[in-house]
Amino acid sequence: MTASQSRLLLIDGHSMAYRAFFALPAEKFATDDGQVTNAVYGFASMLINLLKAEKPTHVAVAFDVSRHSFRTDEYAAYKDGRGATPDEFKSQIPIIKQLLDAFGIAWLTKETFEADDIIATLATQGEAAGLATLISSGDRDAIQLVNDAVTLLYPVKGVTELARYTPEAVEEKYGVTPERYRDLAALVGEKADNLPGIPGVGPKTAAKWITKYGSLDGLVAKADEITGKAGQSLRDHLDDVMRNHRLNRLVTDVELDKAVADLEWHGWDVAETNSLFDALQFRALGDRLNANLADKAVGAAVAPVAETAQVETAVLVPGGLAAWLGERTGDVAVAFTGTFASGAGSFDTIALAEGGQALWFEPSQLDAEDERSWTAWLADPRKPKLVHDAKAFLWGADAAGWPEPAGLKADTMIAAYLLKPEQRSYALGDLAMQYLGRELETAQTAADDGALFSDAALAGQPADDDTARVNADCTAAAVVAELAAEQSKRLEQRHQAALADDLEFPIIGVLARMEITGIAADEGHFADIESGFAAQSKDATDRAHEIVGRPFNVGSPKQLQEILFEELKMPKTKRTKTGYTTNAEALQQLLVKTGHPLLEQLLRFRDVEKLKQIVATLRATIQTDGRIHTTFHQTVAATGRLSSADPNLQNIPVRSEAGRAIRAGFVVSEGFESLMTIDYSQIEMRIMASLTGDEGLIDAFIAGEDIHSAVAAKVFGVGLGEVSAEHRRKIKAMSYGLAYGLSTYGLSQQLGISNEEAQQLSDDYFARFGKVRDYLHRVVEEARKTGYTETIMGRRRYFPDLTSDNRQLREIAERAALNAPIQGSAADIMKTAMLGVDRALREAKLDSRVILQVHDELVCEVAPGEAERLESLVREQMSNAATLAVPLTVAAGFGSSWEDAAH
DNA sequence: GCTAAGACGTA
DNA sequence: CGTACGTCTTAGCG
Repeated sequence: MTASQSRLLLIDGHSMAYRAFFALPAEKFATDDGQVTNAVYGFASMLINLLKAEKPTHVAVAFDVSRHSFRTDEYAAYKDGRGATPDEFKSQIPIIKQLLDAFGIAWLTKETFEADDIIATLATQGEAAGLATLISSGDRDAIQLVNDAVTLLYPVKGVTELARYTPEAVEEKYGVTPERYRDLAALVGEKADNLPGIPGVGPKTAAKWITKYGSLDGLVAKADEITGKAGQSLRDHLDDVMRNHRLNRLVTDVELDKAVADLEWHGWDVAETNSLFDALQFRALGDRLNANLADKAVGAAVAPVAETAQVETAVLVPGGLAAWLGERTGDVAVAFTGTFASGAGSFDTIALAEGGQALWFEPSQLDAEDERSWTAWLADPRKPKLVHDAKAFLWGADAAGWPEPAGLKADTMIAAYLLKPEQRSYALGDLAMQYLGRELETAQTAADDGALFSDAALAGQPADDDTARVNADCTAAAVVAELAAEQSKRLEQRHQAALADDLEFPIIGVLARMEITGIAADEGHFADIESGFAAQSKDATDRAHEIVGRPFNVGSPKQLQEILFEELKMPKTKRTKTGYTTNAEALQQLLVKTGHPLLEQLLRFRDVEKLKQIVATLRATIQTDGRIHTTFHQTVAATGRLSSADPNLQNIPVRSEAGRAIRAGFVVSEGFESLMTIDYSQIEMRIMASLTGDEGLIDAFIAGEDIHSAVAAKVFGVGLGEVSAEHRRKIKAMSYGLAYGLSTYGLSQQLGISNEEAQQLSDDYFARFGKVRDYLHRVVEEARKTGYTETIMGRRRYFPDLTSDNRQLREIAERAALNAPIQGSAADIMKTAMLGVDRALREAKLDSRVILQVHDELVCEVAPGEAERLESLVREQMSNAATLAVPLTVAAGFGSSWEDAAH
């Protein structure tokens, strides 16, 4: 393109989206969760077309704020008679605004003005600045803005077929110049705006008059001269005409917070756009964007559309590793393949990439010299490494007998989690597409591509699978490098660099060691209690069959429903999607109501069967080393917590006697003297007290009082010694419920009290602890404005549903939003503590080690003679992991099993 | 062999 | 109509 004139594109967002809404079938455009997207799709489609075809240098989209405007103030019936705007449409406007943000396009609104006025103002400013202006609007009022420098694109059909209204085109269609179009519209009226014109006067007559008398003013001056029925009608409706004329004038001097210079369009954000299209389940649009506007992509290091990374690949020549590593001046990206699980793994291939050079090798084939170079480089903290899923890499390194890798500078999987903690997949290929706009080749696709062009393919021979593998692995390494750079920028922008560099990245190694270590299991104990549970389960089953009079599957809720509600005609319980619930709470209530002996057996069966199943699963996961190695997932919980899987060791029973028998099977291993459990006391309540700044709560914590009794004393207005167990129970439930967004209804259900009583309790609570309510309310409102919540260490979680029109979705988001900073800050604190403990253990050269984390609790193996030092060291790290307005109290216990070590 | 639903364990 | 998870079984689909 030559150094041509700047071009300004102005779009009436509301009007174009509304056209799209009616042009596309809503049934065919909806996400799996029911969000209708037809207007968004149509709008985006139009936008891409315009950006591609018109190549604007400046772009803005204007929206109406509401139906209220200065025009409705003057003429209350303005735009009356339009049906209510459908909810399915309204809910799409915020999404369109998100889309514009992702596209890097400015959008504007202004109280009491309509989108058209904003456009008129910007068009006027653009004209003054010498820009060629295009207006895209489905509102005919915009015709008055057309001149030699301003062209209107008016939708003819749908939103992608637009008519170009130049001054000539307007004159041809309406018989008047654009400047006189307002005069014509005033005479004819505008149905859509509920502005009636002169009965019997259509565009033809109006145009004729205006041509004859030069303008509306000229016509009005000579109104008496007009003969015939139309003349009389004009005289009868002059007031209407003059009102129409006042109202259809677009304001050209609206005060806006953006000037034309601020509208310059720099391009669309690849990551934001991909992620939004992904959420909206638009597939083709992303491709169209990539295909048509690649030159305007922002955030991609190289041009998108499945372009192979620019990397020179090389297969390791024996003995060449030291030289290659020696030439590296920057961060080295490491990509690997193999199998990894439960704290162990083995590598098939490894690819390294830096500065456009990649090296590929099979670790099992390294010669002694290369192995030495490799392990020395790995263990060198001064050699920065970039990895995707570093924890698996650390498992593999451990299993390979390599020294522990050091200098892990970034993990692209973890970084992606920090940037978007609710995403389901952080697979490298997905991130490559999301952040770099690029398809990542797998060995298979690489082989397929190769098959098309390689000599082997031309010769009719199979493709070279090894070459494909090398290319795929090297490309992956190059992508890790690019991705890390892109993510680092984004984390920096969000002030999350410290969260990543000083917390999330370093904790990876701590978790890996916990997983690799595992926890010793007493298989004999598990076997014993499993058979005990099995016997009880069988007994409960037999008795249940006996009571019913025939065998049935006690474990089938479906069969249970038939027996309870149809055969035995018991009162119906709460509805589920497919019938009525048979959960423990409902069965318990039925038992109270009917006293039926079957219910006791069902409850007993459920209880004991669950325990049996837990023990059976645990037994099956004991490895040959006699230990259970869980996996801590670092990218699963949106709040920042860890989760545990295969097996989950964060939900081992503790509340019932029988359940605790399971904990007794997790035991101290040989070479250690005991297990220590150590946990934070009421950490979430303390965080709430600190974040809210409520003096009453803070003082109670500082005084070291039993917090629930102290709160109860204040709420019920009694002395600390006079708090009954019942008082305390209610307050404890309420306090914990607060952090989850518990409603008064929920509170009443949980406490088994009336709604009124729950309401009273809530009122009394907030009368004394009002700052808590203020805080929770503030968190949600702030999140609605910014779109996200933040923990004390700057961890973010986004809540797009806070502005949803769907009440249920919105309220779910509100509860999650008020909980996120509390649960997330607790997670931050625990992670900080774990990191501190890890460092302190190393510095103190203790042999004791942390082996489990259960959100607010750590389980450690105590080396002989280290109990005291270990306890004080861990206490120190845990209580100083954050500085709050209240102390972080911890409690510890020792024993030969997890159960014994409880305190 | 997969998925959804229901149930239930933890913080 | 209470946040955050993982995992089991049953039942239905192919």
